Parts: sequence; structure tokens; C-alpha cells
Amino acid sequence: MPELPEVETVRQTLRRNILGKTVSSVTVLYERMIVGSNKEEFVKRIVGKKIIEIGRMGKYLFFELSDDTYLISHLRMEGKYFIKPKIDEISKHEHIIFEFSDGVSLRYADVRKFGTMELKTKEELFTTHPLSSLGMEANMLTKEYLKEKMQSRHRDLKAFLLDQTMIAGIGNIYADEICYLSNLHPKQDIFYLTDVDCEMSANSAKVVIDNAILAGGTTIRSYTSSLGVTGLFQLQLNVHTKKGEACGKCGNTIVKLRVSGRGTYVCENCQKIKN
DNA sequence: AACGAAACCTGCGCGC
DNA sequence: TGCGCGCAGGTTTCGT
Repeated sequence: MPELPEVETVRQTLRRNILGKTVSSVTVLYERMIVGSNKEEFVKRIVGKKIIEIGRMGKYLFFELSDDTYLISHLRMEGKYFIKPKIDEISKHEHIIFEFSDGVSLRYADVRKFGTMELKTKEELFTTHPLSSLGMEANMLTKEYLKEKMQSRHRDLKAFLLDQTMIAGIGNIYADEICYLSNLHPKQDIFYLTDVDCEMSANSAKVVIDNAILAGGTTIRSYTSSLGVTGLFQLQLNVHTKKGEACGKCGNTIVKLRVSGRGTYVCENCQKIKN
């Protein structure tokens, strides 16, 4: 489900709904989701704590709890949060249940069980993996930063955009959209990009990501809507999922390729490879 | 250094 | 209707 705009949307919705609540119990129904500690320790470190703030870095969400406890959550492909009354039945794909002292519960659901949760202290939060490994936020890129990162290595542009240690927050949908707006081919070797290309890429990333946040994220292939995520950015997509349709700029037919192991949509007339 | 493939999981849509 | 295959908004690991 989530790239930066979707995670940001979830963050905003969670903030509005559970800030200040105190956790009265935690139930872990799928232990492999927990990283870095066992189920018992995980539960023990959270119960009784209050939710002070909710933050985000790249695609990672983190809950600041009282007493120097931070919970990092990654939704991977299909992770979702739901807020329901405690007494509601636990549905099939809900794996971690947080109950609050006011009768409300926060539930982490994940059909594919790829998501992760990990506890940290304040000291560890930004100084240890995963948050310490992230590159610059996708909507804060500068041409200088991209220039430095791009012009010193050989790599497909799409692989670079998806590399979270280079840029934090871009996933498969927005990578395609950013390439399209920049008139660059996803298979373009970044080594040969010019200063102007770097500037275009930085600007495109900002436009795409910020507009997607404003739209509440993208909802494609949506089965169940998640908390806060019934985004509408799919209405603004230019290439992703548009195989066989006409390019909005030149009318050429948009094709689907495989780049960096991912389904990739491109207008091969507007996005030509150069070197 | 960089790439592809596999692994972690489940469900859906498609062609036969 | 049923089955097998490919595909899915992510990340890590491992072999080349």
C-alpha cells in the first residue's frame, strides 16, 4: 500500500485520532512481525505508555510513547491501521491489537504479513537502522544532492529512485510518475544525467509527492480502504497503470516494461534514453 | 559497485 | 467451475 504520501496520510489520520491515549493492552497474533525483541518484551515495553506524538521518515511511521519508548512501524506492501471499538471481533488479517484505556483499539492489519514493528529508545531512533540509513526525503531533494549522488555511479534511474538509502519515500508508482514528469527513461543510466536533469528530477519529485499528499495518497488495486487512506491521487496519475493509453503530452501509446524488477510504465517517445 | 533472483506471505485476475 | 500462473504500492539477502 504505502509510499511516502500514503504513510503521511496515515500519520495525519492517526494523529487526529489516537494522540494522548494510553495503551492498556497489546496483543501480538503474528510474532514474526516484531523485529529486535520477542513478543513478551514488546508487549511489556508498550503497555501503560501514552501516545505522545506520531512521526514519519520516508515510508516509516514512528510512534513516540511516554518513558523514552519509540515504536517504528513499516507497512511494506499491504499494511493498514484501523481504529475500532475494543469489543469488535478481530478480523482475519489483524495481527497486532493495541487497546486503549478509553475503550478504543488500534489494529494493524496486513494480508501479506510483510510489515514490521520495532521498539527503540530516543537515543537509538535516528542513530540506528533503519532510520539512520535513509537518504533525503523525496519532497526535499535539491539538485546539488542529486548531482552528487547521481553523477558518481552507474545505475538505472528507477533503481536509484527506489533506493531508500539515496532517497526516502519513493516507491513503484511515484518513481514512474517522477520519471515521466522529468522526461527521463526509467532505464536511463544516472551517470549521464546533466545538471538540468538533476534539477528537473528534484522538482518533479516535489511536485508529485506533495500533490499526492494533498490528494491523500493513491488508491489502486484497493480491496479494503484503510484508516485515512482513501486517497484520490490515482486520478492524477500520468503513466502508472496507463498501459495502452495515450500519453498526455505527445499522444504516443504508453507501454509497460520491467525495470529494476518492477512493472514500469513509460512513454518511450517523451522519455528517451541518452548518454 | 551493481544486477537479478529469491525469499518473506496471501489473494486476485486471467487464460485454458 | 477449477487450476495454474503471473502479478501486486517493499525490503533484505545471496550469488554472480
